[in-house]
Amino acid sequence: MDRPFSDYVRSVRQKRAEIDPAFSLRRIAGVVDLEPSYLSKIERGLEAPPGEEKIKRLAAALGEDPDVVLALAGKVSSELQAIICQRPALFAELLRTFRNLPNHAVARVVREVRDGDW
Amino acid sequence: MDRPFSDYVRSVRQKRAEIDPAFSLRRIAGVVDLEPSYLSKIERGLEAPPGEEKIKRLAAALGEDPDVVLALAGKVSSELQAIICQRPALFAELLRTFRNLPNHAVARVVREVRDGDW
DNA sequence: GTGAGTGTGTAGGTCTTACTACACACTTAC
DNA sequence: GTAAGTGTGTAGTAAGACCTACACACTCAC
Repeated sequence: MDRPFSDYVRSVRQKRAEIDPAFSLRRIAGVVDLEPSYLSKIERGLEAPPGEEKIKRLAAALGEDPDVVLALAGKVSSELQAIICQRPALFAELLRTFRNLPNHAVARVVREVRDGDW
Repeated sequence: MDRPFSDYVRSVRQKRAEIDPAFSLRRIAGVVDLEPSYLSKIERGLEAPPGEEKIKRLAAALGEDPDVVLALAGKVSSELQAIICQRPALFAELLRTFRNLPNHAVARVVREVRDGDW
């Protein structure tokens, strides 16, 4: 089995902790507002990842991208889900069309749309 | 309060039922594989929408787009979520960039990407 | 008037999600 | 040697998601 979320969180936090004691498990748990023992189990893959809100706060506390950390937990933020739900057919097609495009092509489209006169 | 899912399902099914008796609540419940009384409550907004699998089967039974019906239930299919989770930063940016674009502009990009040499 | 079909009411149920509370053992600083 | 901080083990739980089982009342065909 795969534990991408737990491994990632643990390794990022421990790396930060080597330099800054504010990144101890207990202190981070305090900032994120969950029980240290719970975070401990999460980091070791003994518990499933927490809810969306806690993951976002955890990502913020660790200085990581919340969308990425959520993805490691197999989740998509409710904000992005809401975007899709407003125009489901359109965005479903968009996502399926872009699924197999290489990163640079997707990034290029994003850039062009943002810069251009659409 | 808003009951877009229940209203939608009920009205679509009843419209079909006027012509084809195979669209009675009981028969559809049978095809979708859930209890008639449960579907009844769902259609009247007394119960929350069912799980993703049941919604997909319901959409299929009614001849509707599963992504649209899921969206009415406030959900995004796990398939689309998986696409996002594979490249979260990229697709998050994509969705946020396209959020405010008019339908025709989004459709045009999809078309160009599909047809063009990306 | 009975059998087949319609929708609905009541009353549960299980499983998962998402956690908390508290005690323990160990290290380190002073 | 004790106070403060570290991570972890055990135990539990409250609420929601997602359903089932069964009985009831009604209509309509024949």
